[in-house]
Amino acid sequence: MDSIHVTLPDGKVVEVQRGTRIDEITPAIATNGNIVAAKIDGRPVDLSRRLDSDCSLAWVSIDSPDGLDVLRHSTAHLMAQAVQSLFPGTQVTIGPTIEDGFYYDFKRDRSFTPEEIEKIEARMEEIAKANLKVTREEMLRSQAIELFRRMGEDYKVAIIEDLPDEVVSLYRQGDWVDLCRGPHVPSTGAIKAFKLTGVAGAYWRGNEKNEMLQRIYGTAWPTRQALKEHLRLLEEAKKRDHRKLGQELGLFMISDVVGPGLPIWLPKGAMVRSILERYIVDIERSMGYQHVNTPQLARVDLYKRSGHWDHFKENMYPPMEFENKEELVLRPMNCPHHITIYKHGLHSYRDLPVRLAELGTMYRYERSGALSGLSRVRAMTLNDAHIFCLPEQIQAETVGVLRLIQRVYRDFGLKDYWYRLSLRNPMDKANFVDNDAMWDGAEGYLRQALDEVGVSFKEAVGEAAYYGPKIDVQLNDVLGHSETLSTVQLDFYLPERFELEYVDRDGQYKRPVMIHRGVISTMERMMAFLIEHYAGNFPLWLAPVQVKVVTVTDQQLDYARKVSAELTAAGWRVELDERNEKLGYKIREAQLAKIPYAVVIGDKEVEAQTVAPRRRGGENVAPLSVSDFIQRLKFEVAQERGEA
RNA sequence: GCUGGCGUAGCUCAACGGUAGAGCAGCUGAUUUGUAAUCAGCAGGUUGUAGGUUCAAAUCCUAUCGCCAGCUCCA
Repeated sequence: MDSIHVTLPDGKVVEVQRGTRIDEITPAIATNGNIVAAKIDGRPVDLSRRLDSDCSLAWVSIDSPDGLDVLRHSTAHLMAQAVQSLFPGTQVTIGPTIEDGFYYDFKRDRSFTPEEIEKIEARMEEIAKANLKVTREEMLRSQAIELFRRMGEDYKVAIIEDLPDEVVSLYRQGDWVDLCRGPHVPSTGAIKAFKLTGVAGAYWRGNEKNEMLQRIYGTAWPTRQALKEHLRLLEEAKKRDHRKLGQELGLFMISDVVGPGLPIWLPKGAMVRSILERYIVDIERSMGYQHVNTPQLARVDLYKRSGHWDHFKENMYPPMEFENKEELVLRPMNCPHHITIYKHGLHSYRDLPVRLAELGTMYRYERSGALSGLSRVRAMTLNDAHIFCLPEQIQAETVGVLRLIQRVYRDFGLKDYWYRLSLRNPMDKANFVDNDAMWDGAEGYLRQALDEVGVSFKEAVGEAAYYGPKIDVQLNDVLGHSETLSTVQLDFYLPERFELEYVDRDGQYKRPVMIHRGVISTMERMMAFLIEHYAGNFPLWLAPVQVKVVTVTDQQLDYARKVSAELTAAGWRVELDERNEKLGYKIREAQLAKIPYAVVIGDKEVEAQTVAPRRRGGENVAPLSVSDFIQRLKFEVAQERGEA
């Protein structure tokens, strides 16, 4: 009589007694190592969960996203158990899963040494092998607090005290227990392939004012092969690291004599950069932007008026003071300068939109620990523009920017990106301008623009700039992490602060709206991204050296010089290898330098007045005349740029 | 900024208390070579910097600068 109906994953409905455990209904799955958890009406639970009402069940297999999450969470527990058994007195705090893995934060006086990490790994293997049952129990909040207090787990106590629930769940494996929502694998034996990947300090609750905890990162996979494959991918990604390739290919350097975070562009890197600059400036001009140039210093009052001094001061270099008390700062942003240009003259509504663009160099103070290669620097040149427009032009202008972004991404072959609509956090009045009507309106315009372009987007609360909402275009990097490349920000605030005006059709002075936008980010970050995106193999149109001319012996040097001069005169970036080395050696160097074409010249080519191109990678092209080769190069560039 | 790891020749690395070494790159010479490394010789260093311990320091200790992985922050 006290029975319930359970719909099984295969659609069958069974009638079982209330309180039956999931793994009792279909004993087969209990022994199937591939199933690590179940879902009751879509909610993940342990396989040992008792069913108390009609429901439908689904299995969570270890290689599904949910299953991996369970596995990694359980591995975090496994690690915490190992740590506490090896190092008594260490307190546990939190141990969530993250992309591809997990971490657990511990409170311990000293940090973990590499040797200790090895010991922890070994102990984890032992516990996994012992195949301890993982059991769940529920407990009143107050009891749990009492329990963890007795255990000396102050952080767990603090966590439970913040939980709203009256009943909390605990998980036990062997003599070890942790507060956790679950679900977990049925027993530690389900954990078969893991590796601890790093130690780091981390602040309790992510706040740098709190004490520092010791974090251990790890990764876990259903099989050893999957783990191996993951570690191999990490190695692959390392080879594409722009810092490594930048050094190998002679693109840029950072000198601790000049200063950290202040990149120095070497000739080859500067070549790529200037191609990028020319490319983006040309496109912007064709789309109605006017390029300007403004100085990198300004009176501090300019930034006081803009509000940056209040909101951005910790990222600004302190003012330089002179005898006459004039204070100058290195600019951290270009907008006030562009605003100044706008204010230089009267604007009719007929003039709008005014689109001012600049490759503006600016300086931001970054904490030393934040610096990283070209992607996080202290001096950077932004592909910046400010659109001053009528309120009714916002949507069209935003759409225009989005289309520009799409066009540029196509040219770089970027496909793996997504849009993020970054909104204010209405609760956070301190970090966002306090004007709900302004925000609501602005957020609406951006949504409409995204809809008009017809792209899907994710909303992110609290990610807006302090003066307005924005659309960020997020790219996935080599490791799958997303980073902002392009951004479109709506701003009603600076026009107000600077009392920007235009004369409307009715003769009244009115406020324009500002759109801040960046398409290819900063030259530094774009370069970092492209190096990794192409793994250093720049397409022909971007390659710092496009053609390397190599001869079989030095007998062909005269002709090779002529070929090289002809290509150079036609505008191609060419290097001639005049060294007395064997052909294979010179080919090898051209390949390692990732030059798109090596052009081979031997007696046959001199005789026939041709060149024998070899593409980067090894593909040989049948010998052809220099002018035919140039046609081929032109065609290839046109293809890359979507013009052929 | 914080936690941990690491700084040796231009590059990649060895030496881990007892006279700093290799490969590649560079230079010189020989070789005249057909699609990813021809051979030989030469040269190259106050071991990031500054102190300290020691008969003796690249090696141990302290400070400092920088790099790396995270935390925090972000274009």
